[in-house]
Amino acid sequence: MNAGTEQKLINKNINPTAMRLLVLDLLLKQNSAISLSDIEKGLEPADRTTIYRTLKTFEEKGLTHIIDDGTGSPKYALCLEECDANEHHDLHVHFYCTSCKETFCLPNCKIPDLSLPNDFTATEMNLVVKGVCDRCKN
Amino acid sequence: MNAGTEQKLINKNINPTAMRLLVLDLLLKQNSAISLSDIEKGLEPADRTTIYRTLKTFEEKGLTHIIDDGTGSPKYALCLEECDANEHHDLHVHFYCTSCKETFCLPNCKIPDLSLPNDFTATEMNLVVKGVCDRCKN
DNA sequence: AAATTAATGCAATTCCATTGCATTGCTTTA
DNA sequence: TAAAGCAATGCAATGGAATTGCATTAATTT
Ligand SMILES: [Mn+2]
Ligand SMILES: [Mn+2]
Ligand SMILES: [Zn+2]
Ligand SMILES: [Zn+2]
Repeated sequence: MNAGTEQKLINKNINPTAMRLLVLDLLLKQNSAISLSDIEKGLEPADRTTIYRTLKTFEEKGLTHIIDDGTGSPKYALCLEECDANEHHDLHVHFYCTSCKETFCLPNCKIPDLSLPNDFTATEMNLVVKGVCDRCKN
Repeated sequence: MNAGTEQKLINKNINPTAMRLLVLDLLLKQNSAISLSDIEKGLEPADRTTIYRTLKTFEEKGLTHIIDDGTGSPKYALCLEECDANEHHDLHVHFYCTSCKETFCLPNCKIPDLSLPNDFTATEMNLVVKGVCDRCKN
């Protein structure tokens, strides 16, 4: 476990408990977004509820974001942009691979501007693309 | 109940049973997408499972589309474009109003083209915008 | 050391989609 | 027309996962 992990929590005003360090450490190792169940399996025998609340705290403090990829089980990933407790800034596209069932953040693929109908005001957007990822191609 | 309702089912190769006519009729009256529970309430004492399967049939035949607006309860709306059993063509944006909790199809607001990373292939997209709708504005 | 607050663990709740199966209604065919 | 076969329906059971309540334990503060 890297010492920098603890600092990452402190930077976001999150009390670095053992469980929180374990969860963050696991998230740092991923190259795709993972579910609560994934984390539960990866940290056995950690309690599911505690992980759930840990992720909630992370999200509130701007350390991770929650991805609704349409599968019904939310995915979690570290924020890449400079998010904080007040606001998330990671308005990027998410990609769900129907072959490997993994969900990827595409931080370089921003959600394009839209012209909504008159008097509709947007505060949040979620764009999920489904298809086949590079590793599963052919 | 309009007689044209029955023809709409026949046009999509859906056997026009009493329950299916009721569900379609209710959908035709809406100006926003509605949930299974909404339909259940609107058609009491109709059975929830039957409505569920009716909606599944409608979707498969290209009569309605299912909207995942991120609330956890799928919404249903009539297809506006020419969809059929083989393919849905309604790739428009959906809007969820956080004030009135209604979900709107924005058929004039298409999902913009994206340039995905190399070797990522898209087959489906879902773009949900959250905010305040025109009727709830100020 | 006592009191207060923060985290954790376990069990219970809640909410829905989904499925299995028996029943009913309709259609085809001998 | 009667039997058989298929389609649609209704009810009950199942399953999965988020969410919550509450008691316990750990860390901080006074
Ligand atoms: Mn992301
Ligand atoms: Mn729509
Ligand atoms: Zn893949
Ligand atoms: Zn509204």
